[in-house]
Amino acid sequence: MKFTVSLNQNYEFRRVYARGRNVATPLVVLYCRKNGSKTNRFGITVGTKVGKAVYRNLIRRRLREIYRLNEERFPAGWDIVAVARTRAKDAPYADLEKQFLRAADKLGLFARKEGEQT
RNA sequence: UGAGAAGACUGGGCAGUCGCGUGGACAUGCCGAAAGGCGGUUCACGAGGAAAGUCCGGGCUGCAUAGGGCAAGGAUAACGGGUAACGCCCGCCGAAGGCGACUUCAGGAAAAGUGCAACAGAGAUAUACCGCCCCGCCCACAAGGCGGAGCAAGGGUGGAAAGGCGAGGUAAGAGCUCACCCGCCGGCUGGGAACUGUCCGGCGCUGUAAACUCUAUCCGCAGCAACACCGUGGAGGGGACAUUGGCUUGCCCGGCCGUCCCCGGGAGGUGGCUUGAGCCUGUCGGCAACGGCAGGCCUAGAUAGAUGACUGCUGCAGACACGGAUUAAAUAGGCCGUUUAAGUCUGUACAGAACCCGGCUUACAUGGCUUCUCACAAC
Repeated sequence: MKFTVSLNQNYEFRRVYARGRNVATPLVVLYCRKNGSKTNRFGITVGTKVGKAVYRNLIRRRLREIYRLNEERFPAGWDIVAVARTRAKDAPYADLEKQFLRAADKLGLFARKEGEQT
């Protein structure tokens, strides 16, 4: 795999939240921002509000799996952060995958429209 | 067969495709001057009974070794044992509950002191409302009334009224005295002890300590974001002081430091990190908790945090449908079965290691097991 999980919550995550674009779906919110390098970096946030540790781990694994299986479709050079919302706890895998991909598409990540960014 | 009691377990399985963490082995690809970094193939291992709550007890680590006294604070509370230790466990005593198996326990002291005890009641460690009795006066005595002295038996109130009951005693009464009973304390007996009793002596005391308190025992503080090392950044500022100042929970003694305190800035990595009061088997001791001995085993170490996604078959439970046997019949109920004439649907919990152990508490679908009790039937 060609991505690196972001490490520093202070400046990496907050930079993506503050300066990146986002698209919200009922289950997941996606943030993205160009990072200037040749590799992608992917981060997942599941807050305590979503559920207990078992459910938070399950959502994190599913989101990582969704990204892994669709990695080929993403262009290189982006920081991407997925934030799970409360309703993701009871959602099946198929719904999570559908909404994740729709959000990524809305962000323009799949359509080769690399010209515009904030 | 029915209704229960206790204990110890289980915590779905198999296969395939893609994927993750740690360790070993094997090859060597890329980057780099080097140190080194990033990879490849393969094998092994990879969450729980509670990993949870973070409530107790420890190990470990640091705090300028935290020593003595006084005060304050916290915890525990019958007794004996187990343990590294405990507020845990086992045994046992007592009390309460249950026909019983058994369960529960906020089980030291109220005779050191203080406080509180609503309402009712005259009175709540202290009383006199009704009442009982005696004397004096009014009245011819009595009844009745007034005044004085004595009493606490009876009535009434209350959860509780100063042990209970009988006899003696007395003007009337009272443990005032005596017998029996009850309770408390001490001695003696039995027991390792709590405790016990056809024993002896003394006493008769309201309850509440989950009110303060007293007694006994224990407790220095903080926690792996501890702490050590290597790095990065860097910038320092303000305050207190040398007859002192600061630290050691408050005070005193004692001890320690030349600096101490506050604010601000900063990037992370490695170690700690898993061999431990460890697990399994056998045997011996013990009622048991547990301990001794012998043999075997190595069993997660992540750090935005490794177990996931999808598929097939299947186990278990329930519902529906169908078939079969039983029956005179069956539409009920129970029994057997459903890849062979065909199954369908639903459910499968609680919950994710984060330094490590011993406990406690709480959550939990399903499944069966062992021992025991009571009732009914049979013998």
